[in-house]
Amino acid sequence: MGITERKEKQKLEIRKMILDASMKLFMEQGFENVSIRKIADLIEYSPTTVYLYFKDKNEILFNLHEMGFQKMAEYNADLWTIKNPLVRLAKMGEYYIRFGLENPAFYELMFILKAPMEALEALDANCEWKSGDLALGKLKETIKECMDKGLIEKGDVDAVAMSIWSMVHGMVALAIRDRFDKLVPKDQMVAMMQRGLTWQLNSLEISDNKT
Amino acid sequence: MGITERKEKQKLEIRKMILDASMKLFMEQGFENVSIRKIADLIEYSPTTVYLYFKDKNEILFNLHEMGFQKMAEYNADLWTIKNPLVRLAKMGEYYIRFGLENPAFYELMFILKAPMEALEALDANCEWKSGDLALGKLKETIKECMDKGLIEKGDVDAVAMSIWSMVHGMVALAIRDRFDKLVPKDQMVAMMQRGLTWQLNSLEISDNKT
DNA sequence: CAAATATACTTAACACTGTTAAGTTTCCAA
DNA sequence: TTGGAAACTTAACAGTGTTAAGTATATTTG
Repeated sequence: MGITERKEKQKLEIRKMILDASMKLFMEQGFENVSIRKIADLIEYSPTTVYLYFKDKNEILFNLHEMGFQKMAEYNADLWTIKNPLVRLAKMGEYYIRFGLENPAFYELMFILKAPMEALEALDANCEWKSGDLALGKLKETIKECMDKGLIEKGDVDAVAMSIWSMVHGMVALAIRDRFDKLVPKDQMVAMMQRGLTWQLNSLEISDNKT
Repeated sequence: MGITERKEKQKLEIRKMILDASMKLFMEQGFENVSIRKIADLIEYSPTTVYLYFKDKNEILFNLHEMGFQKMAEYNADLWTIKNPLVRLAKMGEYYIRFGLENPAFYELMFILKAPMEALEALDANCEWKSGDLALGKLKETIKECMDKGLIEKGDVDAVAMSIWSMVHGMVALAIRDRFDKLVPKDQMVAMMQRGLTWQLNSLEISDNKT
């Protein structure tokens, strides 16, 4: 049936138009600026049409959030060429922070806003957060490698991954939500974050002159 | 001038009524539920009257945010009875996480939402974030004590404080914004956070059989 | 004491938001 | 050509923060 097939394609095209328009608005002025009416204006349809292609706004934000993970992957492209897992771990943290500070709007969508998670929940209560799981998996892998090679203290990989992720997330989240502004000079912020991260990872390291 | 004095008091009373009403709405259903119209309904004034006592909604949220810091201080009441700074540091983290998870609405106001910081900025671009500064100061003090007593590796106190605060903030923030839900079983979450924190602090510790 | 002023408060509106029920147009198949 | 499904729109609901303009109520001044 060639006709229904073409129709399917057209449906996907409008879906893409909506996402493109959302992304445009999103990139221009952050997610606060992504409204159904503005999307509709951009694609030159009525606001209600948007609801024929997406259940609600959360679903649109969820799709943008996925694109954020793609962009993040680009930052990590050369990560797996690093063979030393401890060096890789440090770079992971550095890249994570850099991504967050350079793409605050994406970062909020991926790790701060409730909306995308609500969309995920709405899809299916027992479903997975694929993007998050994938990213965390790579962190765990690296940490396990560090432990196996005796580079850091052995321990619960899940718990350690959680704490390291939390540290870099905490830094980015506090920074982009202006909690460091009044406490740390702005021009020293990134350097200080880097210093804190390095200090922590250094302390984790089991150096030769220890034990 | 007894009359103007009484008037001043009355003005403060209405201010308090507004804040009480805000707090009531806030405690009942989170900050999303705090709207000018609902506050006005509760105090039985028109919505515009609220604007005679507060510049805007941000200013109201800023005041609630301050109350959050007071509540947080209660959690830390017995902290300074702990003489060992490293033990105190661990407890600080534990209490911080507990406060955040038990008071997510307050936590969002204090460390996640932009609104209170915007109110602060609106007041005066060069002003301080008193509450945050005070809390961070206590963390720095404890870290400095740890370094001075040779309990942890010496380093930039500001950077280390930042990284430790970031870690516990990261945990709480990811938890209350549902980023752990799909990755960690809910009943194990708190235990895992605690485990991660302990592992990190243990790694920081310069134990006798090291160096 | 009456008029003018200052204070306190309200009404009505603006410009938005997400979302939905109901109605219309368009297109395809019988 | 007509019936029905699919695609799309209009209009509305219920809410948001915020403000200009108007109205009472006190207080101060002539």
